[in-house]
Amino acid sequence: MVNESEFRTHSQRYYEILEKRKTLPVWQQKEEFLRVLSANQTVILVGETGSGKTTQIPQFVLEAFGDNNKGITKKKMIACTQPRRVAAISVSKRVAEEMDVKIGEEVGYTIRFEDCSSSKTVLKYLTDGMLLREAMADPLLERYRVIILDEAHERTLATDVLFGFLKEVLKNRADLKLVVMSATLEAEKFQSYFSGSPLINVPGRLHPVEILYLEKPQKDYLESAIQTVLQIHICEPPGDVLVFLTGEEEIEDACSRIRREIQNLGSQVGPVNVLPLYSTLPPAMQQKIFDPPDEAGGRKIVVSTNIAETSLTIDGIVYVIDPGFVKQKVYNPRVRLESLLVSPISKASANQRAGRAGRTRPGKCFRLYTNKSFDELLQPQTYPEILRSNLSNTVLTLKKLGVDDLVHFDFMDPPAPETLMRALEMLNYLGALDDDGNLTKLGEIMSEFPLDPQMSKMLVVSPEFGCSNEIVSICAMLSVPNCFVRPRGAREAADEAKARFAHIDGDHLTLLNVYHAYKNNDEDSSWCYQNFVNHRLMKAADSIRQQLVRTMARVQLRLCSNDFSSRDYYINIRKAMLAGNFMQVAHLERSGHYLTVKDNQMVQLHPSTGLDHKPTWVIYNEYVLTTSKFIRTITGIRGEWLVDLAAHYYDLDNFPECEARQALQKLYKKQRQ
DNA sequence: TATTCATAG
Repeated sequence: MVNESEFRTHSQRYYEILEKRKTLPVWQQKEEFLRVLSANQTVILVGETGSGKTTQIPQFVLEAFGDNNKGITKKKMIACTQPRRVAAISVSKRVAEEMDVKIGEEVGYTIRFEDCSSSKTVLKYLTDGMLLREAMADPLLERYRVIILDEAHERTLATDVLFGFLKEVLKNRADLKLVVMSATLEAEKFQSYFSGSPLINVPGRLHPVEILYLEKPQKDYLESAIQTVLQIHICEPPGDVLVFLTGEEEIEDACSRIRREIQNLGSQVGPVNVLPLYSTLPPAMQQKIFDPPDEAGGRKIVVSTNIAETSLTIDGIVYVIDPGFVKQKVYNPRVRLESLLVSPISKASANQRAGRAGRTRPGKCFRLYTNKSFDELLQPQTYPEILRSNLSNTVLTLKKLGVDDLVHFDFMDPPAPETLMRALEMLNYLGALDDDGNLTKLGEIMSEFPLDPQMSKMLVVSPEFGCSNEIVSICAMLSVPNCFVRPRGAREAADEAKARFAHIDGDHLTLLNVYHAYKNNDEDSSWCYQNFVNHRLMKAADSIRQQLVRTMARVQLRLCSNDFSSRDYYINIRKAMLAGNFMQVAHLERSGHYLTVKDNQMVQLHPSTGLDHKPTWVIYNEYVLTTSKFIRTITGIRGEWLVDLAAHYYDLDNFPECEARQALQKLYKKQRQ
């Protein structure tokens, strides 16, 4: 048979790139890899940074296992997952260039909001979350011939679910192959999980990084980090510096202190360019880390969160300062509390950070802890996300994927039983699962939405309250980070601007006001700027809203609004929200504190709330621990609605003794009259 | 009475 591609003339550039590709370490193992993959259903490939695995392996797979049929049946594709959208896009573009094809044709990508693939596509990069979505509609993933899970060591929630799910699919599809690719990983753990699948090691290509430890433990990592920056700037040869800190405020503080201290040193030292880096920083500011050195030729000092550990790679970094801490999410299923805790990093994370110093030439990593603490105190790997999260949405996804027995589902790291129980309990109360734990019709519809179950529930019931237009806007606004900007130096003005949007009954309605105002002002970016509203996030909320509206049409949910001048306009919106959030209610005690219902946690209204009074009953979107236990994004509701709309949850036979219970008793009595 | 690590759908 004639291979069509042999008759195509490639551009000169194609051959130039090909020669470069052949020098990548992973090419040394091309034959071995393909031989092993032919003989096995699953292969594990460990490749360090710089091995070329993300761009080359999918092309090798395509060459050997690509579908050459002439279109009688639809071609089966090769999929390669990435934890992040930007990576899926940039890698697929690179590969399209290497293959001399137009992006979206033979090589494409699919992420939320953007499907850049076509009937011609044979190699597709997509986010791990997107593959999971596809699986919900195509449970055997029949459109794929080979699935490559890349960056598996990151252990994202979606990748972990795909592990267990794909193991099942492989049993039912002898023709499907799986390649698991990872950087440093617990090779044995992966191998034993995938029942002894063969493992191939690919060397990376990094410059050596000298690791320096402290002699004695330091007391104040921030102080120590700043001093180390100054030392490097004074004593070390040119080369940019990357400092890992834990959060926005800490980073901004550190940046001003570093600038000040270096200014104090005067002309005895060279100029510096100190740059903060964190996810909520506007993209234009983030881009500055990639700017070439300015005319003064100052040393670049980037002070970053963990975003620079995996998501953003800055070339030219020669010195890394690693204080050894990270801010991480932790979930306590007992009281359903999410918190952000500053905790020690893992050894894997420390090594990843160090590697950031050796991308362009040999570098140095200053670890602000002792060699002994590294050896003895740091755990080998970061706790996977699945062990640190509320799993109600994940459980709904698994049920939709057809996993009936969650307790025996083959998780690589099984979550705490209580976390699963909490998730099942919530889904049962929401009506997404019946008492036997089976997906209901309602649950089926809820699972179609890219939202947490409480939100999909309120969206699904909203037409019954005549306000689905408003609820879908609120869901969209809740799906993006806080849209209110509060710049240093203009805090009062920002707070005043925000107060103008405030709705007396609560923050959800304030978000609705902002959304409406944004639309009424033609989505204008200067309007946003003047009103201290983040335009980028408003655009994001708007595209999420469009996506939700498309899904609503698909599952035949009506879009409707009540008469705005009606007294009940906001009441119906609040009731619809309660129908999804009746498990997130707090009651104002006589002491003046709020207590969460059933869990009896004493909480404060988050300072960001626009409420100027304390309603007796409130629903909240999140319960978080930062400097104190807070409930965030709060709207007042009426107690009567609890007994009317959520009697199955507010069942007094099953309710701890407390002030809320007494209040509910009165409400039930009144209801019967 | 005092405020958000990262990421995905």
